Amino acid sequence: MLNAKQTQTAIAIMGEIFPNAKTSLVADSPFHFLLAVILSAQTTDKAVNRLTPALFARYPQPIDLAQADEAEVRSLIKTIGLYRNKSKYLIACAQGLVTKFNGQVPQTRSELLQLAGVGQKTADVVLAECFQIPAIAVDTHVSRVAKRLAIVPKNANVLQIEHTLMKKLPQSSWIAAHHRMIFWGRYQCMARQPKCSTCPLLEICSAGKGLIKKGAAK
DNA sequence: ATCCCGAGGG
DNA sequence: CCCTCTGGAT
Repeated sequence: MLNAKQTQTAIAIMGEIFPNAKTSLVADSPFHFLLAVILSAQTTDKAVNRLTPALFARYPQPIDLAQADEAEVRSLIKTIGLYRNKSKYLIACAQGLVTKFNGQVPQTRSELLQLAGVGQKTADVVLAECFQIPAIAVDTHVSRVAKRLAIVPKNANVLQIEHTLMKKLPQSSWIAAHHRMIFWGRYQCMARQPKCSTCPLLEICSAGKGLIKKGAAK
């Protein structure tokens, strides 16, 4: 496993390659950003950004979405995966905002987790992006990158990954590290055919050489 | 552990 | 064709 210092070095190198890593989801308010993050589950941010302008215009505030017709919401998000579940989550989430939080997006993890469709990853992303509260959201990219680099064991679950990263990285770097690992996973260390042969982390990576040998990497 | 699920890339 | 995408609920 990489120790804390090695982990910080790896994150720093990611930052050299992707100095402008940040969220790609587009939203004009915490409420709308929360909706975008819920929609982004198992879906590319590009696909989410394509439909959110119409969705946000139709439902400007939580109260509007809380009273929405589910079929109409579904038709607005039908171009992304899991749209039936997500349309229910969006409405129930907005209802939760209205009834529990006076229509405001809460700023603590425990409160965010009370909302429909909001799990640990979504809560962490909202805390970090909307309120600058240090968090490390663990998604498919963070999970894959952390495992390949052996920052965490291969069998680690999401909670273990988050805690290990928080332990190995200074709190002041959590939010940036999250974005760097996302970009790393998206553009360098992709799930399929990662760019191992030209990767600046190849020497310290547990997975890279094996992936090249198997022909699974470029 | 299983289900949900369209669109884009290889 | 197959795999993957900033997961969450049951």
